[in-house]
Amino acid sequence: MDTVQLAKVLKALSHPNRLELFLEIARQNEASFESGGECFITDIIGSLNIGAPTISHHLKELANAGLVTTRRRGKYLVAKVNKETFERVKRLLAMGED
Amino acid sequence: MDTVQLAKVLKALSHPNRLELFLEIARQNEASFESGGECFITDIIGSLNIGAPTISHHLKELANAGLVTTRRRGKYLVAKVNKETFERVKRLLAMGED
DNA sequence: TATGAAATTTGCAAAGTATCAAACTAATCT
DNA sequence: AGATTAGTTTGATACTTTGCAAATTTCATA
Repeated sequence: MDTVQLAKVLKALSHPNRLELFLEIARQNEASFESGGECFITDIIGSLNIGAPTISHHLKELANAGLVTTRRRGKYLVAKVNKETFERVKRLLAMGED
Repeated sequence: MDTVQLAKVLKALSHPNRLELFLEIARQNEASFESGGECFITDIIGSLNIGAPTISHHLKELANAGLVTTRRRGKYLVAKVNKETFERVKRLLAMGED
């Protein structure tokens, strides 16, 4: 991953609402064995106070940066963190250490 | 550091030129015992291809996010990574993983 | 002190972003 | 089928961002 790509990913995380959205997805992914590690977007729409269109837009940006994947699960949309991308970003930021 | 603050820092790193600038400062900080771990901005101005005013502006944004500190060293400006902020960001992104 | 080099400030243009309302599509439920 | 719920698309508006050119400041040194 080069600098341009890394910047793109960081940009996706650079807006408070979008970062919150991502972190919430990540939290659900870790925590919820009940829901099979999947994060239901519907639940998030309630907790962030921005409208559904804006959430939709932000989600698309996260997906576009390769940070999350989404798929329909019946009536609902679920999201999952793309660990490969996220790990790579963390590794790049860690730089010289190790 | 809360989400808003974290977003602010990530935003500072979210533009390719600004990220490059930061990474270059970080690299110099690690590598150069010759120059006392200090990064001379003058040298960077040559290697990035944007003008001095824009560099100045970007540098201020990095400083404003708490990612670097700068000070004049005679005729030149030198920059240093603020490790405290940077470490905190990495820790926050690392989340559950230790 | 006058000249020059390094960096900053200001003002501006072009491009990009966040958000919403309204209209739409997709899936479910009665 | 008709009504309902979840999410998307479109179009608009207000705001932010990047970058440059020109003018200015700061410092060093001839």
